[in-house]
Amino acid sequence: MLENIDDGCLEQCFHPEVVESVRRDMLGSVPADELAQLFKVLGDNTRIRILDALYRSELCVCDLTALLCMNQSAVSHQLRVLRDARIVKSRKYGKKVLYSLDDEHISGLVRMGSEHVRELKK
Amino acid sequence: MLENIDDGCLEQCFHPEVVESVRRDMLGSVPADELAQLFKVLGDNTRIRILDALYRSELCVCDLTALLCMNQSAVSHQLRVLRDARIVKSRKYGKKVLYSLDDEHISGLVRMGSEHVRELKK
DNA sequence: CTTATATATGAACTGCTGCTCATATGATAA
DNA sequence: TTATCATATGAGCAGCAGTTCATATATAAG
Repeated sequence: MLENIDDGCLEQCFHPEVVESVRRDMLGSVPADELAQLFKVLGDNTRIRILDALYRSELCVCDLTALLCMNQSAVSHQLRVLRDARIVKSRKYGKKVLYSLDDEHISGLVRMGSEHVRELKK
Repeated sequence: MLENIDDGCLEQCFHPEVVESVRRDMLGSVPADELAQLFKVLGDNTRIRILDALYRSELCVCDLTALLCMNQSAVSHQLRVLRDARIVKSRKYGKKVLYSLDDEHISGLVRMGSEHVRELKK
């Protein structure tokens, strides 16, 4: 009896037992969203370069602007995205604002991602 | 003398030595792009849920369609993105196509990402 | 063969994202 | 105070990404 399934998403399915078992174990919709959101923040060339730079040293906005050869406004906008995601933190130092990585998980993710990319080349 | 720097991105910079050192160590533009591309593929709610499901079992398209309560076409389009990124692989079985994860790095990334998300809640 | 089923794909639409430009804020120096 | 430097932010725009719809392909069954 599969009538106890509360939504109508299984009509055409051919492995109802497997699907039910997977459905039970899967991430909830909220955690899946949060995870996707984290990867979305990492999924931009500018932000990856910022993180790669901050992984090596604490830097101010104008250093990053120079390093990336980009508009200061563009860099600030991306730093805001990273700050909002709590991936990066900042502190004031005179007129400047110094940025650094907020979390050691992030460098782990970047390292593991790089490994995957390297593997694909083989 | 900083005139040997080949581009004009350093005019306003106030830590030229640090910037130069970081610049030397940073990822090249191609690897940074590939890494961002990988995270971009992971940075979508639908694709995360597909990967989460496939992490638990090999599944056909119609199973995934039922699990995600989505249009079959939408699922196929996202599977193509995952296939192109070599994150997922497929094999034919009769009329069906069975999908599974292609790489163990991916589950590692998802696990580490989940950990980061969990940490943020505290 | 024809029909039905499973999946893939192209076109079109819509919403989102990242950049630029202009400007605001905030801090230091004169 | 005013002027200058460093950063942040809002508006506007252009390109991209995810969905739907319609249809194509492929396999199996009759």
